[in-house]
Amino acid sequence: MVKTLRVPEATVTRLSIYSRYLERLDRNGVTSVSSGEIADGVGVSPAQVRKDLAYFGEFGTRGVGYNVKDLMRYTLKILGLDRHWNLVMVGAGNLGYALCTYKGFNMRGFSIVGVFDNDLTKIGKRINDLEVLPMESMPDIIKDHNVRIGIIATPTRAAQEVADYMIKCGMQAILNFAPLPLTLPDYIEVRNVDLSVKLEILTFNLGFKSAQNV
Amino acid sequence: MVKTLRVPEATVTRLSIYSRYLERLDRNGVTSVSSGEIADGVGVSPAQVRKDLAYFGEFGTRGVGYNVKDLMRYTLKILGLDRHWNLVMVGAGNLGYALCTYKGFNMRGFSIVGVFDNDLTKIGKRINDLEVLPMESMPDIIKDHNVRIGIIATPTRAAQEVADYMIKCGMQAILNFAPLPLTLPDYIEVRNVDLSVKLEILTFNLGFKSAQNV
DNA sequence: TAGATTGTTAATCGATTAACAATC
DNA sequence: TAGATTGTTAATCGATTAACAATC
Repeated sequence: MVKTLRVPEATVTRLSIYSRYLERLDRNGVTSVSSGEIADGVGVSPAQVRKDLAYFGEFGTRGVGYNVKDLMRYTLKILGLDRHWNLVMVGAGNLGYALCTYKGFNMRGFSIVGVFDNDLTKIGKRINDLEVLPMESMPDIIKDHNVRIGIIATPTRAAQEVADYMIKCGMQAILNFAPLPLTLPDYIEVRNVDLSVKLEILTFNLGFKSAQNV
Repeated sequence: MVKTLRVPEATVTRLSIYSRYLERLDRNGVTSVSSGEIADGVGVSPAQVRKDLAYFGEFGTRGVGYNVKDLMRYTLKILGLDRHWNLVMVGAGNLGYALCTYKGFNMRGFSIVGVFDNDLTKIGKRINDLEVLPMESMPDIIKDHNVRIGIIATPTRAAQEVADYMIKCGMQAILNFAPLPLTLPDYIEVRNVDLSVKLEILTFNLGFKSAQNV
């Protein structure tokens, strides 16, 4: 890296959204795009788009704009998506099943290569071409498939223990779907996907509008 | 409301997390808590906790801290969760199924009272005690159950059309699980839950660490 | 060339943190 | 009272926006 200015997480989040928008433009045969068009497409300001990109280099041509395919590839590369990522998941309930079959992951270069559960009624079941395995099988799968990221899709009460076990197995990053703040070492990357927080932002905002017939 | 200082969305997000943490403390029989303990529990600073609460009033006692049950109720009330919310959902695929059976929603006072799909192979199927209905049934269900919020769990290509239809049916807020920025009128509250953005933040961060054996 | 759009700097805005008086 | 912790103000930090020179 030439310049290592600290990149805001909000910028990385938007980059992910830009890159998906660029993929869509590319699929639709669009070859050139301006910061203003990207901004309109994803709902931010043109200055924001240019500022975000400026953290990583100069990708456009003044007076012209950006080449869609090039910028798409740059953004993917920045996000680390110019390669394939294997994942393991713990929790073979309905959410785990949905995540395993979620096309959005594959489209971005992610593959879930192992699903684990400690529930004997779930072990052995198949999800797509995967068999649900007991927790003890995790180390082997991780080694075989060079996995660095784990997904937690268990009930809340199991999440912390599962996270600890994942780290013991060598995971470097965790995506947690359980609505519980995990306590983990600093060197582990963790992000939470909370399914109901956004819903509560909606109810908060609706609360200030006419309550209709409550 | 006495004072109407604009509340940052980050504050509302944390409030949702505090309130769940307080519910947990309450279940565990804890009756009193300080801003520092809440901060430790959810991973923010004590000043942050106090500042967030200060937008809405004075809930603690100097020198003592907060009463868990009281603060829990206050936070729930602020979020609009002192009442029950009925929801409708479009999309009866794996994700829709997982969301319908997700306990986390019920625990916060949400009920999905209608699931819709335009896929004839899905219509008529049962999810818990709900039957998947054709889109045309949405207006009636919404009227019968006083629904104001809709969830989109469809494939990406259908999301915009579904959102437009929901608004036509009178929805005031939308929780969108499709990875696509929706274009909607300003008076509609929309929030996106993007299942892979957080994953890409992880790969971005891992990209700066030793790439191991790529 | 004239018009358009980038890359970047400076200005603004907003959120977080630190500090401390108030007070239990 | 002494110790603890809130509520709140001021200071700091960081992110967004505006503006414009560079340049295609």
